[in-house]
Amino acid sequence: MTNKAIGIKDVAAAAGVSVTTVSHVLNDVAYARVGTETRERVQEVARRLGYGPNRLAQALRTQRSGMIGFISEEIATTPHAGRIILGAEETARAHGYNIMIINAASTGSVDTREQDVAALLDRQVDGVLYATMYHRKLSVPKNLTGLPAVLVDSEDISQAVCSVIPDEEGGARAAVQTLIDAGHTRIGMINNTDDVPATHSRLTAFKKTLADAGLPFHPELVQSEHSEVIGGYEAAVRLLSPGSRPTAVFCYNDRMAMGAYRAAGELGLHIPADLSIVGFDNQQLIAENLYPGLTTVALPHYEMGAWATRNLIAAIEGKTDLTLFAAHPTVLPCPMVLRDSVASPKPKGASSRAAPDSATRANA
Amino acid sequence: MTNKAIGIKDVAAAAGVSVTTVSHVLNDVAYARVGTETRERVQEVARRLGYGPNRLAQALRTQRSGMIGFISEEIATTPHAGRIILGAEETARAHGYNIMIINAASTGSVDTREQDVAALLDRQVDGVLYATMYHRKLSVPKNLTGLPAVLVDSEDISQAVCSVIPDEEGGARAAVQTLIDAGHTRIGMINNTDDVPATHSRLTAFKKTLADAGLPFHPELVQSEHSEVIGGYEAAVRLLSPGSRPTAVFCYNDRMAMGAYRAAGELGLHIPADLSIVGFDNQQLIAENLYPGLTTVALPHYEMGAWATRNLIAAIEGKTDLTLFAAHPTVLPCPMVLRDSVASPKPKGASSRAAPDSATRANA
DNA sequence: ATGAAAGCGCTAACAG
DNA sequence: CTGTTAGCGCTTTCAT
Repeated sequence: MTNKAIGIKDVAAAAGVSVTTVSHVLNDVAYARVGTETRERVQEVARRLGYGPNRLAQALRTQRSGMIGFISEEIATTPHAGRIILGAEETARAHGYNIMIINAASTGSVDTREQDVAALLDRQVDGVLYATMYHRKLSVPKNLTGLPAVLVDSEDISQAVCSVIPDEEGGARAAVQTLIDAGHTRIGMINNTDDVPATHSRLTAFKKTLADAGLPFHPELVQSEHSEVIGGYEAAVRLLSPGSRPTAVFCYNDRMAMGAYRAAGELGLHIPADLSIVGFDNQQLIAENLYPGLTTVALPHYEMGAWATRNLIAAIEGKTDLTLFAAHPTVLPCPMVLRDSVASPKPKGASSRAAPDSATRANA
Repeated sequence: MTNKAIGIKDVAAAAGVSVTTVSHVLNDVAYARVGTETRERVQEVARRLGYGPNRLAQALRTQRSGMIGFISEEIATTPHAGRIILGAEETARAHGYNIMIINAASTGSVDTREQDVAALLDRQVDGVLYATMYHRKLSVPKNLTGLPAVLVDSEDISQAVCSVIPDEEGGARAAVQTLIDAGHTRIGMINNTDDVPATHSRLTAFKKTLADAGLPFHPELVQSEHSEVIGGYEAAVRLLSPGSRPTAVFCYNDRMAMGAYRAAGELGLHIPADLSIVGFDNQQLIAENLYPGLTTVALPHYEMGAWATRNLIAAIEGKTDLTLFAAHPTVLPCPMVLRDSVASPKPKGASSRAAPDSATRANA
């Protein structure tokens, strides 16, 4: 391919032994025994010549490529995808595997997705990772079943393939509990309108956590909108309009929280003094840079990528049977990331007015 | 590897011909001539059996793997990296190649980076793409030279390897020109403090554009800080403190612009009425979601990934000599992305005061 | 117009 | 303890 022309036989020749011996010492095979002196000589020669095995030839011979196919929907759309890839790549490499990446347009048809898998199969990948850009249920291409595969951040509708997803509900409960622990009793929620698992589980968790704390659930305190900044802004405007506004709000995601920050700012509400906010996703760019820093729930992207890869490899190597996991997705925890957007509510009756605060803050 | 056990010889047997014939028709080789009827039969059988070539075997035989190694520093850190990968992947696939990805810790030593390249070489990649997470100069691992390779978003110090980078200066000039065209004459700049190419070229462009427009350069109107939101905030506070503040500011990047937005808000300055802002990078999450939307300059990540891949493949296939490009990096344009943060300056003397504005905005 | 056979670089029986 | 040899699935001369 390049200057890298030295193969096993060059090493053999230079060391004055057969290729078998070279192969044996380089892979230090258990059975075949080689003299210590020969072994060292071979190793030394291999190093000196800069020998590197041709993984293609190895793969062809051993029927194992050491390659893992990674299909990702819209690689670029979200920084989250990068974390999954990173988790997968690092784990793979630690086990001597490499990642072959394929982008699947999220708009692609079933046929297209089957072709994506087929392309990977032609490459003789040992297994495939299929990642979606947000948690949802999908029907996997049928050529995916029957080979080692794991879904990352999504579930197989037919429950035939193993998958790993975030613990939406646990994360949401922790988020709401954080607010309750700070002393809030009148808590609002800004939710998404899309029919995805997260929308439902986060709302469920919200209600449950309130109930467990003996707090009443007020339907008018949950406002739903499109899950973007603008939607968060609009929902927040409704939620925070004068009247009996909540003292804290749990947002569907960090983007919506960003919208809530703006609404709060326009209403002259200080965060966290007048209003506590918690988000979801821990999108660095937003959560870290909002002022004050946003307390939120992290999605375990890296961990999902790592878990998926670890188990995929175990399956490839026959140490695990993935079908055992297929019936129920593995759920990974979503840790809280505490920053500065949560505080105790102000003493009753001391509600704040708009304009003066903005001016005050400006002097900061 | 899987159920995909059908190979060329199965097709041959089923079609009643030799493997040679099958190979010939499936690759429709120019020289060898095959009967039309035979040809069709072979194709039909191959399709029916669901034959797919074993790319590993092909690669071993032809000494061409059809794989491109992609080394990326900190894949996950920035959404930008995703765009480069996407550009590379789509281009590669369109040409029948696939991408094998490797993550290089940006903290890695030279040795480590050489090992990354070596890992790819063991896999017999036909060429390698080396991407950094921001534009800079670097010394490439020495086993990278001598094989088809292109640097994405960085330059080789020794000018031995081909590279593609963004047109920092052109982008910055367009940004400043946008401000000038809107009628601004007193323009500030919030710059980065890191010693990277962008810091210098954006400042240079700033000065030049001012000069070309016959506008004076006021050193006190450029404030530098760490290139994050907080740095942008601090620089903006200095720049906008009462006195002869600028009516517009050009920010090193969108994150710093985000900080400037906050500073402006605290000072009761409306964007764009009281202050126009333009950023750089077009980080969707920020630029699109700030209020008002940030006018900024887009970095051509996708395009760089695509260009690099296109040329790498041309080189692999002997259609181009990359060394011809090595001496000077190829520069791709950075298009302006117009949103709502730029307007004409207010008529002279009508400078605004702090507090009242905040209250006003709250009623919006 | 089609087929036999060699061989890409490597591993793993099987012999010595 | 070490070497011979037969493939892995495919392409490609070279024969026919």
